[in-house]
Amino acid sequence: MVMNKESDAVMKKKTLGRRKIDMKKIESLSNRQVTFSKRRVGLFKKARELCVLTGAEITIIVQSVAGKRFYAFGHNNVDSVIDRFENGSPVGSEENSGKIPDHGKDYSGICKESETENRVIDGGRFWWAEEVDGLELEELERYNAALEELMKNLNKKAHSSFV
Amino acid sequence: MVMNKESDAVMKKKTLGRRKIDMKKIESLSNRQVTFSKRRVGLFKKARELCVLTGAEITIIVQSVAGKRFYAFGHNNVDSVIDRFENGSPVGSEENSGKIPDHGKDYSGICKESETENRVIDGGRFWWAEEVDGLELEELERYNAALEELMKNLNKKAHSSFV
DNA sequence: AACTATTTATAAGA
DNA sequence: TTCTTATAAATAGTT
Repeated sequence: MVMNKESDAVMKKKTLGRRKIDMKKIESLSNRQVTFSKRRVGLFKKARELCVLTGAEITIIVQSVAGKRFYAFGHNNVDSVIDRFENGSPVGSEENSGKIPDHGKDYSGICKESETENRVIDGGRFWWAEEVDGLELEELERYNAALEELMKNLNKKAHSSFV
Repeated sequence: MVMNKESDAVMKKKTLGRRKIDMKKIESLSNRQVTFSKRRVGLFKKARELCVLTGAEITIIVQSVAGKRFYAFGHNNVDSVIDRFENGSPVGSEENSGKIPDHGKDYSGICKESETENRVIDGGRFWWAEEVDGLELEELERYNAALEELMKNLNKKAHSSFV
């Protein structure tokens, strides 16, 4: 009797394929790291697609599992909002035109990915060490203060809901 | 001859199903808006899953298609990094333990979603108007300045690559 | 807002 | 880490 792969009812599958997982913290450190790597890339890809497809502007900051790495996704010109407001250059009507507006700078949805190796203190207790490659605590503090204030105000009048 | 749905070779499908699309700005405004809505929700869901599964900390700021809305994803306590650095409370070893570390504050990966209706000036030319519900231009400027500085420094020593 | 066929993401395993 | 494969999940077009 001839049996090929297709006809063999008891053929062993090469892999079990993707399986559903519980939506809770992954116990194994190595699995957690692998999942972080894969899903972080997936998240940035989704963000890039949303930028390109709709012209939305997106900024993402991700601090990794053990705080070893810091990933950022965004535009080259973070000042674009203010710049547009204060010095908005002429732009033709683009409603329904399908054209990406040109404000005289590079807002073409360029999405960079950056990584820095950090020094980690006290077994992963801190996300960042005193000084991270090119990143001073002082400016990190400034960033966090500004972001906190922004989000506080965003939440003030907005209706909130869990995703 | 009896024919049911399953055996009918010429059965009309209910829909064509999902179809592949070009990765470029969607021409139709309405389609663009629908895609933005769907994918923005999808992006935040992915972010939430990454938070929960790996313990990563994530901040996302999305400015919508026409700049009408502003969406934020993040933790309740944006100052956590600094707070941990300066006042890090004791925490037991959690390597491989599968437990989420407790630093004395609520860092449990809570992910809020916020929206504000804005006034839009000049046919979508500006992402925000002079004053957005509860959101002042001044603080937006502060946020952008801080973020720009942060990203500039992140990119300084880091190797960059397109996603 | 719902539906469904299809595309895309990804959990395990190698 | 990178590749494969089968399955889970997201979503484009339609209603």
